[in-house]
Amino acid sequence: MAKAINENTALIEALFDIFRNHGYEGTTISLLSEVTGLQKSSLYHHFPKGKEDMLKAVVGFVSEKIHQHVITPLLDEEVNPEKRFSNLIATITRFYSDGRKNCLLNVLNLGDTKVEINKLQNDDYIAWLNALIQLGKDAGLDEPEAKNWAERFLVIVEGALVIQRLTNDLQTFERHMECEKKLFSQFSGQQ
Amino acid sequence: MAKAINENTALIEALFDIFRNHGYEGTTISLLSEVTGLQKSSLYHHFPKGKEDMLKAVVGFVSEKIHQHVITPLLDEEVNPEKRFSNLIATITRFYSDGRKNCLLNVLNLGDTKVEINKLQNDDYIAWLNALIQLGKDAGLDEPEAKNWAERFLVIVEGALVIQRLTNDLQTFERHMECEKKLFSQFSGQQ
DNA sequence: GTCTATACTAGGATAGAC
DNA sequence: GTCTATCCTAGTATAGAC
Repeated sequence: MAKAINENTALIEALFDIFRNHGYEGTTISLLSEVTGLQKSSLYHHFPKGKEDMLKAVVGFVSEKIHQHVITPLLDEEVNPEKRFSNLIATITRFYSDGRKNCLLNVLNLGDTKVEINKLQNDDYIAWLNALIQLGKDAGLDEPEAKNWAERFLVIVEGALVIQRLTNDLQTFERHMECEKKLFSQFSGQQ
Repeated sequence: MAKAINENTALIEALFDIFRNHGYEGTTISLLSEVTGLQKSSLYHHFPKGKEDMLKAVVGFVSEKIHQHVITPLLDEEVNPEKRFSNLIATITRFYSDGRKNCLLNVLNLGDTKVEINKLQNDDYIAWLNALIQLGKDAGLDEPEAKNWAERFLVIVEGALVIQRLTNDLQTFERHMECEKKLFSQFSGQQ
């Protein structure tokens, strides 16, 4: 089972890369075929419902990644809060290639269609948000402060990616992450 | 000349609404035809190069709006900084329909194509950023502080729109704008 | 499980009447 | 300046051989 997943990892990663670059509507089967090296019909063999199935697989793949590399480490009480937070920033900086790669969340504009996928993404967002809230509390914030801070952090992550894409200033993302790190040390220091 | 613009305003606004809801690739001529009530060929009469021309017109239209309703008021020294900032927030809250409508910036994923449009958008962003920097300085910030604050504000606007779209929590945008207002009063108060 | 070949549909675009 | 009609291409999807 885990083996089956691994065998397809490279395929899913290729699909992921296209979707995050082109969005859902901008991604075509031909393009996916090109980049995976598989003929269209082979892709349909793996994903009978076509693009939608592929996106679902990608979103599931990303979800696993988030739980494994983001949420679990955020909740690891063995590590002190400040270290957990700087680890988080290192992880997402890698994940977004220093802000050069989009977040699926902001590139997918699915509206009312694809409700299922929306739900998956929202669940992951909530899980991430809750883990951050816990971290905030571990660092000495009270509940409402932690909630504000956590949401604001994710807002800044998404916003910085949008602005960096717009301006092509490759330091934008990093700059805002550094700023968040400083802010975090401030309130975790005065605990 | 100004009259010609006015005559087409309703048309452009309809196009704008579709593009910000569906993105560039997700927008089809048929859809634009439906929503404007014009046949496809009539749209081509107004915009010979099709979708790209339409988007260009929309971006130009938005650009005018930004200069008129955002940038000019931001630089109006007759009004005190705090009032200018709360006016700005009122304006963009209306413009984004309390966060229910997207920003073209974050929904347009044009990559390396449509360089011209990218440039237009980037120019508007820079103009807006500079006006905010000026406001920050008028409120007592020094140059680097004002730069950080201005960029961060725009990051939060874009990020809050992304997160609100994701979660469907209609208060997200408003919450973050309120938070920014408080922050602004803090540093403009201690001037 | 991958391929070639093919069918179908929707989206983009134009001609020409009124 | 808007319409009907039509065309072409690109995108989606399937059949069936290997």
